[in-house]
Amino acid sequence: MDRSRRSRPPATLASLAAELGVSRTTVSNAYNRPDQLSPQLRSRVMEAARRLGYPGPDPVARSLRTRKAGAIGLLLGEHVSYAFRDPAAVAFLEGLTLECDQAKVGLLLVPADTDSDDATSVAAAAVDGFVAYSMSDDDPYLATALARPVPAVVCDQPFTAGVDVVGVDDHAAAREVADHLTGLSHRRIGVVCMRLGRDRNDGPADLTRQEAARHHVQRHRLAGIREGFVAAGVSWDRVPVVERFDHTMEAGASAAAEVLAADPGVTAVVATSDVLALGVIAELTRRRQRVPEDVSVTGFDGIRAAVDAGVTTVVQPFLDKGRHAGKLLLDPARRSQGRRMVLPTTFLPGPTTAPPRY
Amino acid sequence: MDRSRRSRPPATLASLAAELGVSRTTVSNAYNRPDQLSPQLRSRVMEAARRLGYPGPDPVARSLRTRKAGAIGLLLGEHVSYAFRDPAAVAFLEGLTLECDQAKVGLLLVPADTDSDDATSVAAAAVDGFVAYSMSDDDPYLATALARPVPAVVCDQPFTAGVDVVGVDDHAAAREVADHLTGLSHRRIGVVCMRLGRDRNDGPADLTRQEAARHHVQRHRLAGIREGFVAAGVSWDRVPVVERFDHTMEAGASAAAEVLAADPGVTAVVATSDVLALGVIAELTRRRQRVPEDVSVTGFDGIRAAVDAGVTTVVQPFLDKGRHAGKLLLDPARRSQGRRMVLPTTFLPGPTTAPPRY
DNA sequence: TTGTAGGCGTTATCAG
DNA sequence: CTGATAACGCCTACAA
Repeated sequence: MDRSRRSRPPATLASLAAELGVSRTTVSNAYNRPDQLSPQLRSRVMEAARRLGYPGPDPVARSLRTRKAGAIGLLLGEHVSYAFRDPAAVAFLEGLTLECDQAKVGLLLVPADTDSDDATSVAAAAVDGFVAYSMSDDDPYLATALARPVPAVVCDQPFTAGVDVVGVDDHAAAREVADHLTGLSHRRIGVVCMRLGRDRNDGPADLTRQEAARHHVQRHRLAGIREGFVAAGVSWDRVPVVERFDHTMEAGASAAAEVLAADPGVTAVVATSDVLALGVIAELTRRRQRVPEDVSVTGFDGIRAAVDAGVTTVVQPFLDKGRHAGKLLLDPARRSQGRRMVLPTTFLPGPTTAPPRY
Repeated sequence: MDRSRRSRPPATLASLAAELGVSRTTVSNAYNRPDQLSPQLRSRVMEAARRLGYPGPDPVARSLRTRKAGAIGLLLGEHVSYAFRDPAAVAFLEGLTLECDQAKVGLLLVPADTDSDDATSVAAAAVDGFVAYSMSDDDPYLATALARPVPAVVCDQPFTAGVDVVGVDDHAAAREVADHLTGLSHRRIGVVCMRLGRDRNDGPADLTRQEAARHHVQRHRLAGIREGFVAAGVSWDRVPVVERFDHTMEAGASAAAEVLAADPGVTAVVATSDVLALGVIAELTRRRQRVPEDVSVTGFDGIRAAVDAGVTTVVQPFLDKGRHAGKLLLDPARRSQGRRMVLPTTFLPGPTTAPPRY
């Protein structure tokens, strides 16, 4: 059985109809409305289809006609492959695909290029809607998606008119982390955070940059942390805040080194994600600094590896985020766009935090 | 900025052209071949587009015309969400998307339903090719995909004419595991395997079923294990082989219980996957049986959790599988279909295997 | 139960 | 540099 690479032009609905001496409607019905024609005629059609190697109605042409793609698109502020390296994204995807499966809708992972603003892949995506996951406010891919005449729901993003939003209260959750630390009497800390904008800035982030961060989530987490420490009398401009573009343990480790260089006397390092926190701990361990005896460390997200490692963190319901995003987008009664859904988080203290030594 | 929900029919290339008093070609060129028209005319077009809320060329219509979808489809023999629960699949996906990103091609996760043969979602997928990952030989989704006039590459699947294949030598690798165990003097064993067909059969799998397994990978692993033990003089029909439809640790645990019930004297349990092996170990531990002192356990795949737990296993290059699948499918010079690519595996002995006690 | 015919929105081709 | 024309393959009132 060779993949019917005949020289003859590929069969179409029309050619099949011609061959059989029936109308296109009949052939179309044979596929889409089997009950609209006699079983015998139908099987004659199907038989001829097999004989001519007609693979059934062209999905694209059908899509053009019906105005439905049968798929939704997912936008990540990153290369798609990154999503499979990040436990949080994987959990989100699981939740989202749970809904897609149920609705029998495909999920298109839209290719992206971190250092290009060419969003043609978004404009070219044949989808009935978009889910944007954790993107920068000013991401051109996001803008392109929102400009398309299809519904969208964004996660971990600020409110945008006419778009559904799902997220958590990052500010409040981060504040809890800060309060936990100040309650433990920490007053001299360092912060390690994820990228604050689309530009690569591996190094210190001053207050201006912190507040102008285009990454909604990071901005709020930083604000929550600051609020907590300032409330405890800490002067924020003496707190080293180190930013990393890549979200990896290695990045967390090198950022920790940078924090320590800026202030060797910190008693705690606050990381705005678990992955970074794990890197911080690795670096501390490498330097023979004990956690939490010498330095306390906190994370954020509640990914499996961090929880297993006992990191003090904030647990986020990633899977539910995905599910809700899917539900909102796939909801057949899609009126009332602009819905806002804030999911609960859980502060989870662990053995990586303790009172400072002195 | 409300999402331009004007009552007026949505703008199209044609309406825009009419509005401007130019031809459709010109508008089309403004988007696709900016160099083909004067900068001023182009900006006039773009300005009018913005004014009328024209979102740019419709991707579906463009696709119909150009005969390119800009995406490839991924078929899993499972609900899509399952892929995000299985570390092996996640790694495969990372590899595949690495290639997709590079080629700027989207990846469509085609929805599937384990207990329905309705493959319309495959027929309806607007893609330029398919990757089938670890499916049953007789999966209707696979058949439907292969019937479509687009290239395909299958992973962990037997040869099919005209289709590229990437996989590993499951038989040889499994034989290595068996030889390791027989070398340790194990002669009384039990086997826990994944689903052998699309029908749910949670229970013993006799030789007929083992050999008729429609899941290529499982069939070969079982054959390799059998070959090794038979070569050591073990009579295979006395070896309990327990099958599980779900691929979870819980399934592995319950299968272990079933193996133990069938033959309480086994000195080793061979699992055809790490996930199952981890479940086996959990069950053994629950029963206060020590691994490997009382019972040895082996897995297959080399997923992170198993390697960390010291499971004796076979490490497969999942990420590379994905990459190669992507490369083969996306290869611009797509001649010579029917390529076969066998990736290397590494046998990794760990502390879950030791000689039997007596 | 079957057929007719218009149009979905775009791009390739070729002429001016 | 711009425009007219002809598909691309299909769906779906509507008519018979």
